[in-house]
Amino acid sequence: MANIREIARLAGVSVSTVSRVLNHHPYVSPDKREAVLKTIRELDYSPNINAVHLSRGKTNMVGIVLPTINHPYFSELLEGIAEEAMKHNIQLVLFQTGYHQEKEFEALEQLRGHLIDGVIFASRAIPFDSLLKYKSAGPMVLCEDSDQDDFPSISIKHVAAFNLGLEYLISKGHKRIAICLGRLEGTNSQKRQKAYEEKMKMIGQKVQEEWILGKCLMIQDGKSVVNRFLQMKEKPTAFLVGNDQVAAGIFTESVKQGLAVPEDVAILSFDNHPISEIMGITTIEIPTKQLGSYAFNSFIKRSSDSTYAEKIALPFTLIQRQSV
Amino acid sequence: MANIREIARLAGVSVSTVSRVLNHHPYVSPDKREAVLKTIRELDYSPNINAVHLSRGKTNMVGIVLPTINHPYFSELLEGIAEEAMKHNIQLVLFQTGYHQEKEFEALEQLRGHLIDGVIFASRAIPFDSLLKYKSAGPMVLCEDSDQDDFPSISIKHVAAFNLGLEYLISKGHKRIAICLGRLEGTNSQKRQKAYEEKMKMIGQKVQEEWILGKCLMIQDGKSVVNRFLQMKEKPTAFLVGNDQVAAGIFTESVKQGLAVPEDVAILSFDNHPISEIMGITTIEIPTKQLGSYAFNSFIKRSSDSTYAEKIALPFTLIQRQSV
DNA sequence: ATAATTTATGGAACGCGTTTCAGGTCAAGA
DNA sequence: TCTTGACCTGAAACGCGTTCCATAAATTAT
Repeated sequence: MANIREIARLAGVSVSTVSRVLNHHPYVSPDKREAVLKTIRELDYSPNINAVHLSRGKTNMVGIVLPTINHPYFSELLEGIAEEAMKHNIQLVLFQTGYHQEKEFEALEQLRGHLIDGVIFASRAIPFDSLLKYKSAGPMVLCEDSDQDDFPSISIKHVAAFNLGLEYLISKGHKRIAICLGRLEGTNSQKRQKAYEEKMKMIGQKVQEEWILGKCLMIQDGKSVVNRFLQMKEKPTAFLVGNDQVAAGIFTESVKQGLAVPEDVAILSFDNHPISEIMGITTIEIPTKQLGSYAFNSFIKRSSDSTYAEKIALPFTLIQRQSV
Repeated sequence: MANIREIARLAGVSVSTVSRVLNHHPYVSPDKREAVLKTIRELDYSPNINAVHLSRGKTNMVGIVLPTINHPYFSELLEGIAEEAMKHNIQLVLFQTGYHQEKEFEALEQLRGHLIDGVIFASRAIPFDSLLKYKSAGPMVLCEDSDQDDFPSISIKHVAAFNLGLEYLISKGHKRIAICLGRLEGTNSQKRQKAYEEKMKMIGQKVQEEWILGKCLMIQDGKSVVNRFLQMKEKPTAFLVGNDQVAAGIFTESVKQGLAVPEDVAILSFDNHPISEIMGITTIEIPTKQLGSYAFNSFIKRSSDSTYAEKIALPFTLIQRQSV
């Protein structure tokens, strides 16, 4: 295919002039501009973007690191990012990690290699130290409730939100509370678990080990939660659930098993995704999509100011419905 | 940052040799290889990927065109693509279009500009003719039930699946059937609508205009469907619903409004996503994720054989549950 | 022992657009 | 009239890795 030199030759101008036309520089006389455009049209030319990227030293692409796309939380977050990216004319390159560290490192290597201008971590599995090593490679933004001053981060205060949930359940007379978390080994889950144990101690409630349920990520997982519930000797009266999907699963399966919600078992979850509204599940709203747009905007700020490292905590709200 | 020439200089070899080391070519003596690797380590060098892309003339990236990420159908499809892409070490660049044609053209322009090696259309809004113009720009795959021989395409036979749904409802004694579709103007919806009208005519059932409901995309839309249902003078006895999300919304809202499913209103939908299983909704399974992996594999085939244009139709299966 | 390979290595061209610099023209201000 | 600055244009260098070609040494085959 044609290149800029050929266009220049055929249009009878220099490559610089062609480049100027391509980039809408002023300082090109109308007749030369027209000649160039005509030649471009005739040859059906379009610039090689890799060459552009190489010489400009940037690509207007940013990498998005997330464990899985196929989960409402992440796809909503991603949508928030994508909408904002579109406004800035920036392309997204996906790094679906499945929580594997190598995949995250891959994204960082691509950053070092200038394939992407920066990285947004929708979730992170690699240690923070590793991140620091790439600090100079380009702007990075974290979507986590972290206590560091090296990178901008966006999140909600998970522990506070979790406590709000616990307190609300307690205020409704529940003491025997079980919790459903995602990956128990995750930092967030650890923090939540700790908050839970403290709160339970505070109200003088002994915690049963079987009340802490892990691997609750998707709607299907709600089913096994109910099954486990039915087997428990000491039954909790309420579930605090990490996300709406699982809560919806628990809700539906409970009803199917003849349990009344909230009478036999109360359910309180997080996110306020559409499913919770339609099912009338009491939930703590997390502005997931906003999280995404804020993350992207932080990325933009960080791009032009490499010392920008604001930590933004978005608000969460309890939404009372009928499941508690 | 350092480049390959500097590495060469410091390691006392030529750039070709450095390049060979980088690309694991044989024909490099162990001592030179070691010298190069040492220098690379010392300078913390990593190759500029844009330069690699430019000189190789390919990028190992493919563009994915989809209207929205935040919908189970598309995020599952995307996951199928992403998993397969990972195996082939290919990066995905997202083009979220919101059904806007310009965005699709943007993807095609990036293809022409060699930013991506190809494009997978998870959905398409631009006319087919436009697509043809880019045929030579690189491999493209369509996820649609189309009757063309220019590109590989993956889909299920939507009309047949729709007919299966209608026939099943009829076999269960329903004649007064309403349908819920997505964007009525879409090709798929048009085809389904036609199939519906024919089938109704065949069983001698007059079609009420208000039985054809559009804009049914997400779970929330189920609510308005029920509201509209309640207002209808001529009430249908069954709904054939374009996707599980909407069906779940209809189901839940119906129950909330005191309607019995399937006694007062039967529900049959498409997809067999987890939500339908947990809620016991009868559905026609669409192997969404497989659709994605097949699409990617077709892309790979098309990449090495530009005449490959197989049309693959994946099977669909009726899954009987309790909503009909 | 001689011809034919295989193995090693470097030089230079290539892919292609951007940008800097230098040189020139022309009109407005002093 | 002279200066200054805006406007226009092209040559050449730059960003950087890949790859083809040529050369030479070391093996292997005959």
